[in-house]
Formats: sequence, structure tokens, C-alpha cells
Amino acid sequence: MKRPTKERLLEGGLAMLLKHGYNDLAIQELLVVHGIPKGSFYHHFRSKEDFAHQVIDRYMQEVHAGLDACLGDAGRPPLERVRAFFELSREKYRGEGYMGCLLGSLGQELSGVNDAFRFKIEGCFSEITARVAVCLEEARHLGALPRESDAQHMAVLLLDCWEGAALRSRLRRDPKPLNAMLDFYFRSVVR
Amino acid sequence: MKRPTKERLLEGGLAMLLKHGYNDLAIQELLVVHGIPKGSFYHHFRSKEDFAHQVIDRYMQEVHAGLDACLGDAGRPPLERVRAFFELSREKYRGEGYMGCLLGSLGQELSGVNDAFRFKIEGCFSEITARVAVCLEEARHLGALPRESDAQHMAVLLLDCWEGAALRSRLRRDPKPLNAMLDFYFRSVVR
DNA sequence: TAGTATGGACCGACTGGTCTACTGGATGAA
DNA sequence: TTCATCCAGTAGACCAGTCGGTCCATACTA
Repeated sequence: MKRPTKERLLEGGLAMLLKHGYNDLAIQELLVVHGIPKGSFYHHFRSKEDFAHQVIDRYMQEVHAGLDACLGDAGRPPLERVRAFFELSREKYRGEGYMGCLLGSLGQELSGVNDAFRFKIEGCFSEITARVAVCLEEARHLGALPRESDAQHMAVLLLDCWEGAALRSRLRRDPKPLNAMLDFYFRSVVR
Repeated sequence: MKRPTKERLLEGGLAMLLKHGYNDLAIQELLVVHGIPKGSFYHHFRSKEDFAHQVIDRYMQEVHAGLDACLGDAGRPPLERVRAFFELSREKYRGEGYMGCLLGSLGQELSGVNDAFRFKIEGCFSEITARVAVCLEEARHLGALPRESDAQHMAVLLLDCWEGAALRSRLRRDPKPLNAMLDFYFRSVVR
């Protein structure tokens, strides 16, 4: 009872893209590893680029699921919920051997030459910060953040710094940069 | 009176690596653009990988020069000197069309599969933070930072967040993420 | 003239992508 | 129940193009 081919390709592609990046990912190898013939790949995807876009879409589905699970948890104060989302991400990174964030690595690799990816990944970041900002705004209303705070601005800041920490975590194969960054941010932000 | 071939290759390679990344950089194209034949390239460099390492070395020379210029400026308070270095970096990014940081982009692209690059780039980051930390420690002694601060830790944090902001800056071709991050950091750090 | 650097034809390996033959299960008419 | 039809999906040989890298003849210069 094997999973559908397309699903297996997207899932395997995610892991392989995270490790190899886009240009170093050989379709051939992906197919050999999963025992899938080339015809199937080009039946499901128009091109390698189309494939990568769909892998990102799939990745974002997981991200939004994580945001749903963490930010929606009405029983906890909003700042804790935001932090919980990033800690969940960190745990996901752990399961992948601390290879950082797919959006960050593809963003770095491709945004110099490919505007389709550049806009797409920038859009993904915006989606995330928009949802985080809602929660931060709630925190502000509840007095957990200074009244003059700009939730949207703070959400962008948080994600940007997170991505930097994720790169360092990838370089060191180590979660410490992620934890250090979260500690710093949440200590700073509440004053 | 043209510049030495090797010098031109390193300089042109820096710009091209920043834009294309490693795997998407075609040696052939680099050579055509600069009107240099292949034989010259492989006379000066053992391989593409060796070339990239030397480009990084060259990049780090510039970084250290920037650190010398900014951190050594004894007339200004140490925190200002640190900030000046990152603002100098930002200005360099501007001249390149806000393509972010070479260390960040190569680090993301290659650290998944190539440990030589991974350790090298991690080492570059360490060099930078070590020098920044000296200056932060001075600030701590002068009372510009809380007594209980850990300068090394804070320097790492600063660089990590900077790299995240540099990625966002690259995605948006915009210096705002860099400025926002610096404002946040230096406001938070002095309390 | 020895040693360094240039010039560029050439190579095998590998890449993303195409093409056509085939398979197996769903469908529907008789 | 049977059989013909259909088509999404599988299978993999094959292709043209591009890549990093080699090689050796030549040019320059100390």
C-alpha cells in the first residue's frame, strides 16, 4: 500500500532540497532514491522549477498548520503562543539534523537570479509575519507589550532574526543559535 | 595597463558568486565576461572550489579592513564603532544592489553538502564576532552595557540577526530590514 | 633561455527534459 | 458477466546542451 507517487516526490524533494539546495539537486538522483521513473516525474510536474515551487507550497502548508496549532491556543498568553511556534519550528529542524529553514536557504540561493522564487519566498515570509503580527497585536492590547509597539514591525523583526539564527544553526548543526535568539528577542521586546 | 588576471578573476568572481551563488556560477561565463581564457583560470586556481575559497578569503580581507577602520576609531564610544561597522557593510551592500552577504548566501547554499565550506564560513563568522566582542567588552567596561552582559554572546547574536536581515534585504532589494534590525538591537542591548 | 602566463580546442560526465511504449483499473454498453 | 475502451500513471531509453576540467602549443618576460 504505497503512497501516491506525487506525494512521495514532494516529500522526498523537501528533504533533498533542504540538504542540496536547488541547483545541486539532481532530479535523476531523487528519482533513483525513490525508485520512481522519469516519466512519472514529468507527468506530475512541468519542470524542475515547477517542482520546487510545489515543494515550497507543501512546506508552507506545514508552516500554516504549525501556526494554527500554536497561535490558536487560546488558553495561553499571546507572547507564549508566538514563542511556541518558533520552538515548534526548532523541533522540526532538529528532526532534520538542524539544516535550517527551507525558505531561507532557497531564498539565499535563488533570489539573486530568479525573481519568481524571490517574490514567492518573500511572499511566504509575509504570510508568516502577518499571522504572527496578529498575535503580537493581541499581546499589545493585553499590555504584555509596550503600548507604542508596532506589531507588524516586530513580527518582521522576529522572523528576520530567526532566519539569521537558522543559518547559524545550519552551519553549526546546533540549536543554540535559535534558542539564544529567541531568548534575546522575547527578553528585549517586553522591555 | 590592465590588472593582473588573477586579481580580475577574484574580483569578478565575488560579484558573480554573490548574484548566482556557487552552483549556478558558470566558470565559462565568468571567463567570457572578462575575456580571459580557460587555461588562465586553471593556471591560477586548482578548481572551481579552490577559486570560491579564494574569493571568500578576499571577501574577508575587505571585512577585516572594514573592522579595522570602524572598531579602531578610538575617538568614538565603542557601541557607536560597532554600529558603524554594520552601517559600513550596509553601504557596501547598497553598491551591490542589496544582494545581501556573500557569507550568508554561500553558507546557506553549500553548508548542506560541503563541510569544507561549512567550516570555512563558520570560521569567518567567528572571526568577525571575536573582533566585535572585543569592542562590546570595552563598552561593558565603560558602563555602556549592563555589567552582567556577555560580550561574546552578544556579538554572536548581533551577527546572526544581521545575517537574517541581510537575507530579507536581498529578497526585497531594500536596506530597511538592515536598519530595522540595527535599531532594534542597539536599543535593546543598552536597555 | 627558463619559467610563468595565455590561449583555446577538446573531453567525458552529467543535466533537465522529451518521447513513445506499456500497464492496470475504472467505466459503460450489451 | 463479459468485453471493449479509455486514460492517468509508469517505465526508461534517449537527446541536446552545458558543465568543470585537461592538455598542449604559444607568447611574454626576467
